[in-house]
Amino acid sequence: MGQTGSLFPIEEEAQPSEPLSGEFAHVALNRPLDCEFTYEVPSELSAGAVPGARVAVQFGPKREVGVVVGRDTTCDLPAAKIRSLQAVLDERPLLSAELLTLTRWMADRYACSWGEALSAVLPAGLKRERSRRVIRMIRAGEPASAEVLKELAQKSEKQHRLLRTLLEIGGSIELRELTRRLNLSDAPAQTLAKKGLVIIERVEVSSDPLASAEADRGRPERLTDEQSACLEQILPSVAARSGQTFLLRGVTGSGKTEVYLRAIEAAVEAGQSAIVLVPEIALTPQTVGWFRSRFGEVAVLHSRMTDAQRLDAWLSVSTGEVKVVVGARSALFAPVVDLGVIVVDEEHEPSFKQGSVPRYHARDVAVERARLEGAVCILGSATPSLESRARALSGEFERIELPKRVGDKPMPEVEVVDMRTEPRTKADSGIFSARLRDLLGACVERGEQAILFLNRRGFAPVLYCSSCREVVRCEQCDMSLTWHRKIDRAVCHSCCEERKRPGVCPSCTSPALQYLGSGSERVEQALRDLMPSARVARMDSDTMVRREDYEETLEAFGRGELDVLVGTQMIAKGLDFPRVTLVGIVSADTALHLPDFRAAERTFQLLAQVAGRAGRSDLGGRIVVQTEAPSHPAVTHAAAHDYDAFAEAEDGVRAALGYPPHGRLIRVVFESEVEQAVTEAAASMGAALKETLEGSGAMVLGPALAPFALLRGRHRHHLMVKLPDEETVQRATEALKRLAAAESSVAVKVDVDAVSML
DNA sequence: AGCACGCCGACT
DNA sequence: GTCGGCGTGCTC
Repeated sequence: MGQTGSLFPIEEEAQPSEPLSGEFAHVALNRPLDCEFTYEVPSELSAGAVPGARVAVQFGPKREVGVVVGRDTTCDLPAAKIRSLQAVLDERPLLSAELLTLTRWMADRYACSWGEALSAVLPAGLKRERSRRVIRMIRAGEPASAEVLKELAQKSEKQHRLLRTLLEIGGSIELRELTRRLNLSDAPAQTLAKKGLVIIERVEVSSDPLASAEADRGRPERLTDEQSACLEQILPSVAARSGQTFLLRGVTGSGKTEVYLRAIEAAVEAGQSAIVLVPEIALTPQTVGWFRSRFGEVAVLHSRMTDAQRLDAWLSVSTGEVKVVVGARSALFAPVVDLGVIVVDEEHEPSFKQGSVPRYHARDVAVERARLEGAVCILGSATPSLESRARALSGEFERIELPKRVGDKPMPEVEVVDMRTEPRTKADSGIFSARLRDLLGACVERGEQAILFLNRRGFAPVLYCSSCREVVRCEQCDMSLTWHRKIDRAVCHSCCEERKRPGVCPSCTSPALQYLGSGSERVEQALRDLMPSARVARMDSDTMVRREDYEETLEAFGRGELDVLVGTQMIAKGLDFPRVTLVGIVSADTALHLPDFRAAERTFQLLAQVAGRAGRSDLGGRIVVQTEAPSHPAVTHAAAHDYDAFAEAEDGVRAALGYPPHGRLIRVVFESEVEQAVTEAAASMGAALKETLEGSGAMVLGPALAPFALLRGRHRHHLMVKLPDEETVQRATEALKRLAAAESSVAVKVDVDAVSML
């Protein structure tokens, strides 16, 4: 408005001096500061400091790596504030214009800064100026006497746990992996090293641990009619660079992988590249092998690689020398040249949502990246998320289906056993129903194999005092401790702290402590008692410490050296063993009653997935589902292999409550050691948010205690915000960004499109 | 988020 | 008298 200036001449004069002119670069830094920072570009760096290039800058007292996201010839900041770029770190910009656009979109969508979104894209080796090529390996040192161990158990829990784990492994393990698994810093390891009880060595590495993978599944000459029909829809879209997303629903064993492979083939033949995302847990040598055998050189990206390995893979992709990338969540950002196809396999998997900033959902970002770059995105699943299903029904995604198993194999028969009416036998703690016992015996007798699934680790999840009726809890997390029998310790599954098994009740000192419930360790024990001659192995994160343990056990099972595999989540996915004719789900109920609106969907998906492990050959298969909720829709529909019926029923529930896919959801968690600060911050932010969203149709639920109200000594409250449309989401996201930045006394985590309510 | 600068308790 | 606790406030 031209007139405004003349009406307020004083303000005009109060303006700071004229904007500076010169060469300036806007630099995004990996900080939760919702702005970019302007640096002066020295003339010798001018040619290199272009958008997408990494630069070194002085930021406050530190030198940091940032990414140039824009250039300008003027600058409004006072000259005294501006510093110069220190160096340009890449000969050519590492990030394409499309990846810059994509990360800007992520920052808006997931309420983070541009720099934080960019940090998800850059491999760790490029986030620092000097990339190290060494990792630290740790192993047990001088054989420690039982006395030393005992003393350690008394004096330092953490060191004791670490050393004990190392002794169990009996070899070397990467220090970072070990500390992550045990949820420790490396301080205890350093102390042990000083005492000479462990040895830490720096090792240079360059080899790819999945490199030796060989799993040739061959290129079938003929496709099934359904596979051909799918490809007839996908291939023209690839050629047309449509940016379209397909939702491919295919039951286990229906040949989804072959559809992916053919679509990728088409892209590669046209000189384009492809990215395949699989859940972290499914990223096995076998999976990688399928792609290697078809496309030769394939870059693999996953979290267990060292920084240097990841960097190598990343760079080999950016030159266009490698055209196919397979990896977990972050492989989505591989800087491939001319992206033609993105595959997201098992798109319903919650692990595609990143749990830390930027809290992005790889499936949703994949759809956006495909749209931006004119690539085709294929989302595959036997049990699509209700979100993707809704987008397909609305016509936003193309729906394609592989309804039948290859070779017309029938789906395995599922029997539901009502555990409420099952007589309890003392012998096996009521773990196995009579039906499951019979089938297990017969299965092993025939020389076939069985899988027993229970999604819970340890021996007994509850230590209960029958005298004062208290449950033994972790003081840090207010969670019931699980007794692990083999190591005879009580463990908190939330913070990993462990302690000596309390001989008496900690609150009333009564010796009447009972060990209630069962975890995988007890299932294994009960099975050995039931069938002493059967060869049994247990696979959970307690027994499978190293990647090799996992592979060795599976190989032994594959060679028929084991009869029954007992395990948790770890065995739910992807295992393909023809001799498995029986799958027993020891309890279908573990996830059913969690305080999460997706509990039913999770349970259905898990049952469908585990059931897919049986009957993969002509021997046929049978599933036994033990449950105390035999009429729950998640159970009945899974037993009938009826995804559509389940999805429709569940969608109705969501619609009635305004949960996704009927509107979107933002979860806000408040955390602090000071309970009062959390209560106050949650209340005031909840109120402010309600005010902002007044009349928009949004619903702010809470604040309420978060499901883990005390976690690692931090009190937690949360808000749940249901948002009916995009515009409201935008408003809420912006408001939350602002409010969270202003909150200093407690940690505020804003999770847009949260996938877990826990 | 870091990391500074800046005002009040337990130690030489 | 000092070392050090973590409360605000800024970073181009």
